Amino acid sequence: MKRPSFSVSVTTASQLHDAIDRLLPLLRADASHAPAARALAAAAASLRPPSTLLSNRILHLLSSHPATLPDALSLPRPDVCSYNTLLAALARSPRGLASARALFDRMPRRDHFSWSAIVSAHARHGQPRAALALYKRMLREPGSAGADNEFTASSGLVAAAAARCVRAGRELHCHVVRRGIDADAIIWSALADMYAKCGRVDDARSVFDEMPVRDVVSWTAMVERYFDTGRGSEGFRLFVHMLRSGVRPNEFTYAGVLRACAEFTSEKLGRQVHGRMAKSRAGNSCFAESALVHMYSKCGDMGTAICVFEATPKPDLVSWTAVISGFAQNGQPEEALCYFDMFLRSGFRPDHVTFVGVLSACAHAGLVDKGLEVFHSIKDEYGIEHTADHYACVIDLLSRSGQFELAEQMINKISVKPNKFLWASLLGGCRIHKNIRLARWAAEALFEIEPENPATYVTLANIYASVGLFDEVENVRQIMGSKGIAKIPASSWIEAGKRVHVFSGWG
DNA sequence: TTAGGGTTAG
Repeated sequence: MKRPSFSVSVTTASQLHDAIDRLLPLLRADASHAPAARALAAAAASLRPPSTLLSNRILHLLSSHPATLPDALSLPRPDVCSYNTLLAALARSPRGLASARALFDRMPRRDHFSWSAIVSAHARHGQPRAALALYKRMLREPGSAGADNEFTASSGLVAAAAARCVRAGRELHCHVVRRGIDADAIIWSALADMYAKCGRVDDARSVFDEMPVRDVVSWTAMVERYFDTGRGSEGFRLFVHMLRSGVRPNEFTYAGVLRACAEFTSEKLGRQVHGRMAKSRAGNSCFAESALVHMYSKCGDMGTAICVFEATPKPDLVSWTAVISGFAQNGQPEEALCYFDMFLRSGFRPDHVTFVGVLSACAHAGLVDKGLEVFHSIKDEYGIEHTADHYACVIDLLSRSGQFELAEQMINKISVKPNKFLWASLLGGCRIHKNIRLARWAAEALFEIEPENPATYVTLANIYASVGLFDEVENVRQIMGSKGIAKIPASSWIEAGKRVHVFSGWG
C-alpha cells in the first residue's frame, strides 16, 4: 500500500498556490496524486472571495493528467485563459483533437494562445493542411490582426513542415521577417526544421547559418539533416565545424554521428569519435554506447563491439539488441542466440527490434524450428504484433532452407504489407533452390517497390540461367536495357556454349 | 497582467 505522499491541509490562497506548485510535477508523473489534486480543487472552491487566477491554476493542475482531465472539464470557465488551459490539455491527449476543436469552436473569445494551441494541435495530430487553413483564418479573423506572434508563427511552421508544403513555409518565413517576429531561437529552429522536412536541406543550412543563437541541439539537428538525406560528408564536415566552434557534443550528437559512421561504414572516423567520447561525460550514456556497439558491428568488428558492451555499466534494451543483431549480421548466429538467452535471464523484455536480430540469427544458422518458435512467441508470448521485418526474417529462414510451401502460405495470409526485404529474401532462397515460379512472384513484387534496382534483374537472370532458360535471361537483359536501368556491356553477359554466365556487377 | 500557447537531435 502506497503511503499518501501529499497531504492537504491548506486554507489560504497563498498556501493553495504553493500546494499547486508542489503537486503539479507529482501528478504529471503519477495518477496516484489525483485525490490530492481533487482535494485542492475543493479547498479552492470554498475560498472566499473566489479568485479567477486560483481557479485557472486548479484547472491547469487537474488537466495535467488524463485521470483528472474530466474533473477539469466539469469546472466553470471564468475567462479565455480557462478555455486555453483545457484546449491545450485536450490537444496533448492522444485522441483529443476532435474535442479540442469542438471546444475551440465554442469558445466565446479567442486570443493568440488559443490560435497557437489549435494550429499546433492539428499539425501534431496528422492534419497539417487543416492547421495551415486555421492559421490563414486567424490572419483574416476580424479583431485578431495582431494575434500572430512568434508562438502562432512557429505553430504555423510546424504545420507547413508536417504538410511538406515549402510554399506555405516560405510565405511564413517572409511573413515572420516582415513582422519582425524572428527574434527568438525557437522560431529559427522551427524555420530550419520546416525547410529540412520539405526536403530543402540547403535552405535549412542557410537558416542555420543565420541563427542568432546556436546550441548543441541545433547543431546536432543540422548534422543529422545531412545524414538523413545521405549527405554524409557534409554532415561529418559540419560535426567537425561544431567541435571547432567549441560546442560540446552530447550523447545525441555522438549517437547520431556514430550511426552515420555505421551507415557509411566509416570505421576510422568512428574510432576517432569513440576516442573523443571516452574523454567526455556525454560518452558515458548507454544511449551513446549502444551506438558505438552498432557502429563497430556494422563495420564487422564484433571484438571491439563486445568490449564496449561489456564495459557499459548498465546496458539497456537497446544495448542488448545492438549486440544480438550485431552477431546475427556478422555471421555468428550462435553468439547472437547465446546473448539473447543471457538477455532474457537478466529479466529484460525484448521488443520488436530485438526479435529482428534473433530471427535473423536463426535464419543465418539454419535453425528453422527455433526460428518459427521465436516467430510465434513474438505474438503469443510477448503480445507484440508481427512487423514486416519479422515476416521478412521468417521468409528468409524458410526460403533459405527450401520450405517454399510454408513460405508461400505465410505470405498469402500475412497481416502487414510485405516489404522489399521479404521479397528479396524469397528471391534469394529461390536462387539457392532454383524455384522459378516463386522467383518470378518475388521479382514482380520487387519491381513494383523498386523498379530501378538492378540487383533484382540480375538475380532473376541468374536464376533463369541456372536452369537453362536462356531466352528469359536475354529477355531480362533487354528489359533492363530498354529501361536504361544500368549500362550493361555486352561482354558482361558472356555466352559460352549452352551456359550463360551472368555477372552480378559491371563497371 | 500574475494563470494558458511555439522548436530542433535517438
